[in-house]
Amino acid sequence: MKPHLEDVYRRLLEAYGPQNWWPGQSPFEVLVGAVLVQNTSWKNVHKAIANLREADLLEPRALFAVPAEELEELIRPAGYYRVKARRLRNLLEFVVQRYNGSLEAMFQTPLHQLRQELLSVHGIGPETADSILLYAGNLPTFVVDTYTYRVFSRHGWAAFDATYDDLKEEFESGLPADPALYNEYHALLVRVGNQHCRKTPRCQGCPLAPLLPRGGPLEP
DNA sequence: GCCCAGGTGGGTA
DNA sequence: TACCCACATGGG
Repeated sequence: MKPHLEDVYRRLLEAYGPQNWWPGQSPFEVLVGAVLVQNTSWKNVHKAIANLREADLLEPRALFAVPAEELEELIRPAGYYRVKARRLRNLLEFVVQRYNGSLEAMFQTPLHQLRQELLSVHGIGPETADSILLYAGNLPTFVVDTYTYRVFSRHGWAAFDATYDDLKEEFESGLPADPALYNEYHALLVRVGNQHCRKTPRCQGCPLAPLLPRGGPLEP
């Protein structure tokens, strides 16, 4: 039996409290972070962002003007620095050329259209695109990630072969289109995933454990 | 030393 | 479609 999405959310929020992801930062800083954090811990990304801030480069045109090799060195602590420098520059080129370097202008674009545009940038996949839309643009698009998939499939609430878009649709059709809710929900799923999903014995003390099917977590 | 982290794109069958 | 792989630094 599938619990209501609100019930899962309530349990996580009661257990952990608000996660306050990406608080007090500029939308551009969030956008940069969304690329740098790909398959990487936030701690590493923070060092890279600090380098960019130190160099006064947290602005689209300024950062795009930085030579590729220099950008690589600045973001090196975030890992995959050559790939990410390329991806970041692709995104900056898009923002500068399509929106004249204005994120404010960019986020005026209708959500679905902008999402498609972001996905067409090489190196921007669904999670990065949705993170930018939600956390930088405050637009109501749900961010799915490996933890969302892991938590929901192991509880039997999603098929093991569910796609990104399957899960995204599941959340968006089952919840009010509220950016603040999507923001917190995603952050809480990452939190519970980090804290419990790869520990053994699994699910000990997990706030979602009471919702597990009999026999414990499912495996593919 | 080993495993993993808030993914994405390319290659092969 | 379904896998498999490269990409890289830093923390537990």
